[in-house]
Amino acid sequence: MQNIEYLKQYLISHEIKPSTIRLNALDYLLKNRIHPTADDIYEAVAKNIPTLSKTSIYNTIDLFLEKGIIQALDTGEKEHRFDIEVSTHGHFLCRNCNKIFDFNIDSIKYDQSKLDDFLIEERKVLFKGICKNCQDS
Amino acid sequence: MQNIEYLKQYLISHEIKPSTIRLNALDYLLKNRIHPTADDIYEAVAKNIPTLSKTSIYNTIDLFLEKGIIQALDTGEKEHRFDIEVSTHGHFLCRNCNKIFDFNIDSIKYDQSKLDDFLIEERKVLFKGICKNCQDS
DNA sequence: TAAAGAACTTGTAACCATTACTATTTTACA
DNA sequence: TGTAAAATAGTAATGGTTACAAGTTCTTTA
Repeated sequence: MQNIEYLKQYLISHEIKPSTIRLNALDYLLKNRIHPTADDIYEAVAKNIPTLSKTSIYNTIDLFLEKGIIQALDTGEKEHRFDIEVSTHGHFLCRNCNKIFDFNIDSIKYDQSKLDDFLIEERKVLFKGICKNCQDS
Repeated sequence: MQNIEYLKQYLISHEIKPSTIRLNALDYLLKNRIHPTADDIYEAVAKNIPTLSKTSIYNTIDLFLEKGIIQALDTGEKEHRFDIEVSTHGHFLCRNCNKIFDFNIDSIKYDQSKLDDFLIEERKVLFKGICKNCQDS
């Protein structure tokens, strides 16, 4: 884990008190942008903190969600996946390798009249299919 | 349940053999476009078929999904919800009343280069927020 | 510096939608 | 009508997540 000061500031600037678990989880999320599951995060952080409990990871995830430094993805798989990139962007889930690929969304043109006076707080775009790699092999 | 012949043909034309449960489930889905959960469907169909088991509803849903007459929605709620409307369209989930509203999507402009040579089979768009009704009250 | 309270972490048990499995019933068809 | 296949029911298991209680660490303040 490097740049501990950076990680600390990252958390503090989002009103999260730094703790060993939180710093480790953040470090993992920043360096492994694979949209990991809670278990992925647990396994990774447990390497540095052998006493780590699953509950602490769920607590950490809940806190990160609440403070807005990660977003949750519901892909139809049974586990949630999490993304340290919180800006609005699209996700492509490969049905074969289960990898998720990010892509930028410029605009969504939709029938605004149907959502007239609706307060839209979140926009999620999920594509599913087969990624280039999996088609080639 | 009316138009049994229509419902039968609906199923048969999608390679689904009509059975009492399937006809009842289809009837419910066509008449109640509320994006119901498996339990919603179970409760509704059980009124007509008291011996109905939950498993049969899950079997029916799986079959309907496989044959493409419904689509599954993953909204972040723990239960899946299902939509008899399978054309590509957007869903708005109200965080307050949990109702889902459909809206038409004309186009999504995104960075195609990121998905170059990807096979896109499914496009899901989910907005979350507060619906008009819930804002008013 | 120490006590007290708050925050954090752990471990276990419970939750609950869904799936697996097996047995039973119904349907299709020769 | 008999037999195989399909459909249905009922129960148990699965597994990600949450609830809860107890223990530990940190922070504050006298």
